[in-house]
Amino acid sequence: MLKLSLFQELEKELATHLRQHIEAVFGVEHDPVVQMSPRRELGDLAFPAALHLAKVLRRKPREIATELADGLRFPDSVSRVSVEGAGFLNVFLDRSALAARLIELPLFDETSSDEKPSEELRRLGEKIIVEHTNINPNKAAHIGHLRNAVLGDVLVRSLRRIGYPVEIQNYIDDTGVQLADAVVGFIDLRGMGLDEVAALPEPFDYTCWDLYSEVGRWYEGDDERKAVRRETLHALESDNGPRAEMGRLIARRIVSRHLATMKRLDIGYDLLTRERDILGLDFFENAFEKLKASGAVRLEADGKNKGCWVMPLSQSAEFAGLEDPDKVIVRSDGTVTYVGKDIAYQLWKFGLLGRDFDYVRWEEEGLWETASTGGIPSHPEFGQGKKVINVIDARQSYLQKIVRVGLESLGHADEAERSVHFAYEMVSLSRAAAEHLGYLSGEDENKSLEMSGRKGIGVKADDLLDQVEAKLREMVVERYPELDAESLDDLARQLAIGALRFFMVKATTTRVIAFDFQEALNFKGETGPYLQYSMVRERKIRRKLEDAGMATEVDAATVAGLDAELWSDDLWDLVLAAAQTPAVVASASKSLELSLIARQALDLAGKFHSVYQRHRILDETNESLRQVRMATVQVFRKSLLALLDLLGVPVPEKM
RNA sequence: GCGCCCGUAGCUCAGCUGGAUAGAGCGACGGCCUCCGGAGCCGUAGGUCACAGGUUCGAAUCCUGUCGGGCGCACCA
Repeated sequence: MLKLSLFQELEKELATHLRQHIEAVFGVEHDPVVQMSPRRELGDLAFPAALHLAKVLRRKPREIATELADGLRFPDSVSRVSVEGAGFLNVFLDRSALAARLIELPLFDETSSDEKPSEELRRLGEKIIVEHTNINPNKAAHIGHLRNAVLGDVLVRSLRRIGYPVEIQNYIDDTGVQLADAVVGFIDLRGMGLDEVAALPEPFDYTCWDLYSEVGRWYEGDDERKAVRRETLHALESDNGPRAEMGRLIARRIVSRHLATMKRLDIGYDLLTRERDILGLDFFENAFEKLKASGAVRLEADGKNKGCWVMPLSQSAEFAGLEDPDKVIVRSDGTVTYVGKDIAYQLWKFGLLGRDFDYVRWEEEGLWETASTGGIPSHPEFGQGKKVINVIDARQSYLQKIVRVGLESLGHADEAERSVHFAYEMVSLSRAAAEHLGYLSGEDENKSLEMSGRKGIGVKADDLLDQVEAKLREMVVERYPELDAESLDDLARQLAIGALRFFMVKATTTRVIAFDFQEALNFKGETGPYLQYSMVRERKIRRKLEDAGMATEVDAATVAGLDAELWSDDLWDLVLAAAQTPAVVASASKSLELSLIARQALDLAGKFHSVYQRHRILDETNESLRQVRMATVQVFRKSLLALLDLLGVPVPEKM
C-alpha cells in the first residue's frame, strides 16, 4: 500500500535472498529477521537467523552461520559478509553505492505532501480524522494541554507526510459543566452582565483561570449554588436565554485565546466542532433513538441511577469487575453527559449519522467551525473518515472505551475497530516546580503534583512560552549583541518553539511527565536547540564553501564513483542512521509512539555533531575525502530537515 | 476490590517483534576554540536493570507472583 523506503526495500531484498538460501542449504523455511549491527566495524545489517535455526537444526549457531555465509551470493549492494559473535550473519553494504542512491532519491514519496495527499489513498477514501487539543473553553491552556496539542500536531504531520489525507478537528465542549461554571462565576459570583464580560481586557483566559477555581470553592457545601449550576447547564444545552448567551461569549473568547496560544507553537486546525451544534442539530437525539432502539440504553426505574438513561456495561468483558457496571448517558434532569454527546460525535465522524452540520468560517483563514444554522453552502467536506484518532490523555481511557462500546452496540463493529484512542500520560508538576509556584502539597516528600484546572493548579502554556522565549532571547543577545530587536525576537521565538515542542514529543507516551522548570529551561543536550544547532552548523559549512568559491554539494554520480574505503566508520554510521528515517517515521505513526521520531532526530544530530568535530570539510585538501564528507552531511541534512518538519521544530538561520 | 501505566547510573529517561561488552542527557570531575562559532566535542566516575520464581542455548525485554508509586472505575470532562 504505502511505498517502502530505499533502505526498507534493500532490507527486504536481502531477507528474501537469505530466506531462499536457507531453504536451499538446509531445506527449512525461515523468515530472517533483520537488525542493525551495533557497531560499524562488525557490519551494517545483521541476521540472527543462525541463532534461531540452531534449535531446529540441532547444531551450533556459529557453525550454521559459517555454512550459510560460505555459499551465499548477495546482490551487488553487499560488499561482503561475515560471521560475528554468537552466530550473527553480518552484511557490509557498498558504501558509495548506497550513499549515492540516498542522495539521488527523495526521502519520502514525493508524489504526496502536506497540500497534496497521495492520490491513491484519497481515492480509496482513506481519510483519517485526528481530534486533538479539546480544551474546555472556560480557562487558559496549561502545559498538560500543550502535550496533547503537540502530540496531535506531530501525528498529523507524520500521517500527511506518509501520504494520508488528514482532517484536524478540535472539539469545543461548549455545553458542559466546566463552561457552566464560568458562566455562574461571572453572573452569580461576580454579578457581571454580558457587556461587562465582553469588555474585560485580555488575557481573558487568565481571568477565567482564576475565576474557575474560585467558583469551585464557592459551590462547596451549598446546594442552592449547585442548583444554579444545574440551571445554567440546562440553559447551555437548550441554547436559550441570557446564560446561554453568556456561555457563547465566554466560549468564543476563550477559544480565540486557545487558538492564539497554539498558533505560537505553529499548531492549527481544519475544523472546530462545537458540542452545542451536536445538540442543536439533534445529532444526539438521533443517536439516542438508535441506542434506545437497539436496546443499548435503558431507563432506570429505581436505584441510585433512578431516572437516568444508562448504558449497561456488565456484559462487556472489558468492564468486568466494575463496582458500578452502568454508565449514565442522560442524567435524571434530562441533560446529556459527555459520553452521550461523544457517541453522537463519533458516529458523525464516520458518516454514520446520516446528517451533517452547517459550517461557517472562523476568524482566521482556512479554519471552519460548525454551526446549527446559516452555514455557508460552499464549504469543504468534513467528516466521513475512514479512521478516527482521538488524542486524549490516558485518564480518559475508560470513557473512550465506553464510546467504542456504544458504536459496537449499534452494530458498527468495524468503525469501533477503527476508533483509536491515542492515549498519553498526563503532565504533572515536579516537586520543585510545585514549590516554586507556591503549591505546597502538604509537607509530604518528593511527590509530584497533579495539575488541576478546577483547583487552579498548573503552569499556563503562555506563561511557559514567555519564560522560555525570554531565556533564549538572553542567550541570543549574548552571542549576537548587534542584532536588532525584531530579529532577536524572531530567533528567540523559533528556538522556543523548538525547545517546547521537542520537550513534549521526546517523552514516551506511557510515561507521566513531571514538569520541571530547570529541565525545561536548560537547552543543552537532548533538546530542540541541540537539533537546531546541528542544522545551523551544517548551513554554515555550505555558506563557507560558497564564499570560498567551492561547490556546496556533490551529485549522486560523483558519490557513486568514490572509493568505498574513504568512508570511515563514523561517517558511514551517520549515513546508515539517516537512511532509516522513513522507516522510523512509518513505525512511529503506526504505533503512535511519536517519541521515536524525536529519538531518531537526536541520534542523527548527535552523530553529526561528533563527525563535525572530527572531520573538517572546508580545509580538507584531498578532494575525494572532502566529497565523502560532503555526501555524508548531505544525507544527514535531508533526513534531519524532514524530521524537524514533522516535529515542527523550526530551522533558524543562526543561533 | 478491579483495570491501565510506571519501577534501569545521584536526577530525568532510551533500550525495537528475547540475542553480540546495558545506553543517552542533566549533575560531578578532567580535557578540547588564532573559530566550518563551547547551545558543541572527547574522556573519567557512577548500574545485583524493584524483588522472587518460571520459559529459553540466551531475559532489562516474555509469563506468574510479591512489593513500591501514579492514574482510572461520577448524574465532571
